[in-house]
Amino acid sequence: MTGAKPRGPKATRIEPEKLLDAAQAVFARDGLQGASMRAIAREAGCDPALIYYHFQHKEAMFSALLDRKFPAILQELGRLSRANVGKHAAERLWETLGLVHEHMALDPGFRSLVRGEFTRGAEGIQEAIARHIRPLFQLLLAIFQEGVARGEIRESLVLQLGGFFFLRLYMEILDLVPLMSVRIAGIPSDLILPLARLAWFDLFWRGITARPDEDLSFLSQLRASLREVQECIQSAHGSPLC
Amino acid sequence: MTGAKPRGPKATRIEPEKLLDAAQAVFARDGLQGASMRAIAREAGCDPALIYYHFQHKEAMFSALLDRKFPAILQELGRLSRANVGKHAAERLWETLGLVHEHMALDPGFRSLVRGEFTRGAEGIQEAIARHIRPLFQLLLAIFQEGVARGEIRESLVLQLGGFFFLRLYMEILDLVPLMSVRIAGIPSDLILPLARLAWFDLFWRGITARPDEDLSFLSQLRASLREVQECIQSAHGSPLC
DNA sequence: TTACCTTTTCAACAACTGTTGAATTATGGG
DNA sequence: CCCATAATTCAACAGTTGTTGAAAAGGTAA
Repeated sequence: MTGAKPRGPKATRIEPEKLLDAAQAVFARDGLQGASMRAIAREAGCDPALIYYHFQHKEAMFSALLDRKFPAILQELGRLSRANVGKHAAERLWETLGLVHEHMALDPGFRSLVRGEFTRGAEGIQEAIARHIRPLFQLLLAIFQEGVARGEIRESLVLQLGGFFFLRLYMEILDLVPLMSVRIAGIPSDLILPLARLAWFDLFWRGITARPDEDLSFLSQLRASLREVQECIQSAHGSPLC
Repeated sequence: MTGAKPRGPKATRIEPEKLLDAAQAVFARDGLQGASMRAIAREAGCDPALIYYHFQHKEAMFSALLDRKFPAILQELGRLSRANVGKHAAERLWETLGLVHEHMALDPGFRSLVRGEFTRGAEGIQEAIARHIRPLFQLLLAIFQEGVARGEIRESLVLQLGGFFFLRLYMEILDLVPLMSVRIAGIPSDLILPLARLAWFDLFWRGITARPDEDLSFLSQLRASLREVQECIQSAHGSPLC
């Protein structure tokens, strides 16, 4: 018996940004395929037709989401990269990881969305994603190259793969470690994630360094603070996380 | 004008296995969500209703797919693991990677299906997947533990994460490296995959070994055969793969 | 033949999908 | 006050979805 809503402008206008927020939330839950315009509209508190007033179609919303997120990351990454020229490659990589972590860690929906559409999506969408990622990896390549030139990174590393191994595989860790932690090992996920991050960096850096015995002093404090977490997990649960 | 097909049993019965093949093919293309029962039926050459004669619903088909694939992998992995007790951990891991590669490399649909449902799927489905994966990682854990005991693997490795880092991240490489190779670097994907496999193992092993300077002679032949591929790629394309 | 069991298809259900054209209201400018 | 424009909703289109109950055809046994 609620009757029809009044048409025309609302008291507070529904900004396109708000529609994007809603879209991201729903995409996150259901994927680009599974998300329905009606669900997005419900999330945003408006009629589905309003979405078409601001966006051409569903795919256009997805593109808009990319355009909103990537430039910010890229800009900060570029600034960081320029500021750190000359520093030890390990430290540059660690800081890069931290920055990407900040942008992506709390955004599982965005991560799974991008990954899903890159692997399964239509030609045009894959290309759109690639366009956004490319400059990001170019920055990483520069770090690797400088590291090799300074003798900090082993020459036999396949440089074309380094960036992918480092960042995309870290995204995979963010996506799956918490899930696996709960489902497979029964460990609460918030304990494991900081540990996983350090473990990943350790593994990766040991994997690419030219001087395996050199220890990274800038990590020693973090390492100490995580040691007891690690022992706690190791002692309390026998089963492998995955 | 073809008219209705005759009802009743066909000349050659449609086995449930054939329905599963069809389901896997369609799931691979469209995901569990996107795949329609009608599409699966079309692929199998029968009516959608026939599927419901053999399976309860769509999810049941998915479960049946898991039950068909995982036990085979696990069995071979167990045999391999028992046969190799006492060998160097690096060699054991390399062979494990090879075995999993054999089962999974040519099955992108299955990989993406399992990963997708594990991250996005319903509670029950996640649990079903976890049940299949758990023993697999238990085998890996044993290898790591033996490696640590023999002083081949560094003690500071977080054992709970080792198996996940090793295998799941390799799956991620199988999924994304070919795509990235084409889309981002413009390199033909069939060149890059064997190289990526060796590079990943190199990185991982260097990341976990306790003796970084020890070189792995069992890989030297493969390494030599890939060197020229690598140089070809490195010289022809400046851009990072990703 | 008759009866039964197994396999297969048909036809329909209700729900949901992306999208659009028209209708409606509020706001601000002249 | 009138009018144009911006913002919002309604109602519908044509299509697809997972699923089901009933009907039909073949084989087999009595």
